[in-house]
Amino acid sequence: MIKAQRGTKDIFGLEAAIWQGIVQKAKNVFTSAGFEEIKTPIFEATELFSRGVGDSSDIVNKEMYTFSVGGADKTASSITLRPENTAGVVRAYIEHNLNRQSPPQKFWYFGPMFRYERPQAGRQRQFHQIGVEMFGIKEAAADAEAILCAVSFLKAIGLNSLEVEINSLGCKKCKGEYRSSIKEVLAPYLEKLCDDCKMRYEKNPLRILDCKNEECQKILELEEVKKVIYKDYICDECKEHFEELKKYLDELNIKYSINKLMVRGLDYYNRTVFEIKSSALGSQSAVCGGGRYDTLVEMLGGSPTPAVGFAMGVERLYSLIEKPLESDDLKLDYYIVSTNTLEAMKLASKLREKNVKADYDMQKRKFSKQLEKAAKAAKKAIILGEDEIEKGFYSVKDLKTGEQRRVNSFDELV
RNA sequence: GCGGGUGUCGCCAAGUGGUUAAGGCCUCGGAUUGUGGUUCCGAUACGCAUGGGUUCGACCCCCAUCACCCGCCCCA
Repeated sequence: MIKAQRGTKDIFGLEAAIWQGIVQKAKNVFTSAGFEEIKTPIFEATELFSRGVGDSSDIVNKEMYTFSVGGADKTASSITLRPENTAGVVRAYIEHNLNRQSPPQKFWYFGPMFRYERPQAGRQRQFHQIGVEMFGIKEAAADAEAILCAVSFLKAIGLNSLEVEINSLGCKKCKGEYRSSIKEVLAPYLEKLCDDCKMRYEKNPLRILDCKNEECQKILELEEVKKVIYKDYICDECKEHFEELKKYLDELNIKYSINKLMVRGLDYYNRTVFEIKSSALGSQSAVCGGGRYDTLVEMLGGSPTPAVGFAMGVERLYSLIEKPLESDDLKLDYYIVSTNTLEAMKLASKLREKNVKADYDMQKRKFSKQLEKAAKAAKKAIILGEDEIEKGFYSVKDLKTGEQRRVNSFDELV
């Protein structure tokens, strides 16, 4: 038997209906906040991610689905299934000169992402994200707006007790200075660091700070090292930006905590980063992660444009929300019980044109079997027997109450 | 990529070296050729994740593989 690939999942039935509800809510919440939907391709040039997400990130280093396409000829090029969607949206933003609309330019998206990781609870190789990206606003209001929208959406799907964590990474300038002072103090211990950290040392030394390796931890505990790590490195402008964000959140009554160790593994973030977590999720506790990325647009060839965004994992949202045992969405409005397949088919078609959910029996099954099926699949049954067809009326039976009444015109059905 | 656990029908499961692998739900058929959801009767694993091995004999023991779950790492 051919089975679904590791880390992928079929979604159907009630689960699909609940998913639909989540995405619908996202659409409502984000469009009413002025976000436009954007659908970008599922695969992009590999270079977009290595440059955009950053080649020191785990995502780019070991988790990408990368293919060489174009066959044996010299035009072969490398493409990658998107591991996240910010880079793709930024690419589209630049490619279509979306900066010519007046700022902010606000987009939301929903779709599958792909990362070659070991699957476990809350993590799959193909998973889905709902996210937003907002361009053109450097003020802290945009950071607050992003968090506000995320929280509003989570509230809309019934999740109101999640923990918001924020941090500031500083800007290019202060982050750069911090980086060099960390490299300087760690230089004598370089040989003792784990292999990952040796690589991080060159490419993104900040990530050494949250390495869980014992040897690395020991080095980070050294007095001289601690002194450098824990100094408040961000510059005055960044500090002010962060303070402003906190003030907005306070005024908006959004509860949050500050997590100085939250560094996040995507290279493009600067200044604000945030996560929204739930302790109910186990070790993959973040349902939402995001932050500011003021240099990404320029890095990918656009003009300098401040931006902020976030993404949420739909599978994780799904596992957190309260699920109904059954959904009326799955039920038909009418099941047509008839031994005359053609008449049933015609009636069903007329009802469907009016957006009434209707179905009928195609196997000429016995009357009682058809009614049994109706009771399972529909709210009401339309009985269309010889009598009804001949005299031109419908017998409509409410399958919950058992009441049956005579309906004389089609219009009364819809 | 590394540790630990699990794997019996569509779902939930009992079984544990020895004749035909319990049971429940769902599904299908019948009792009931125009009135269902209750009830009664019947059917459905040539098979116990997959592939090897040990044994007179294996769902049960051993090995490998795969998948899922729990951690690590990382992320949503």
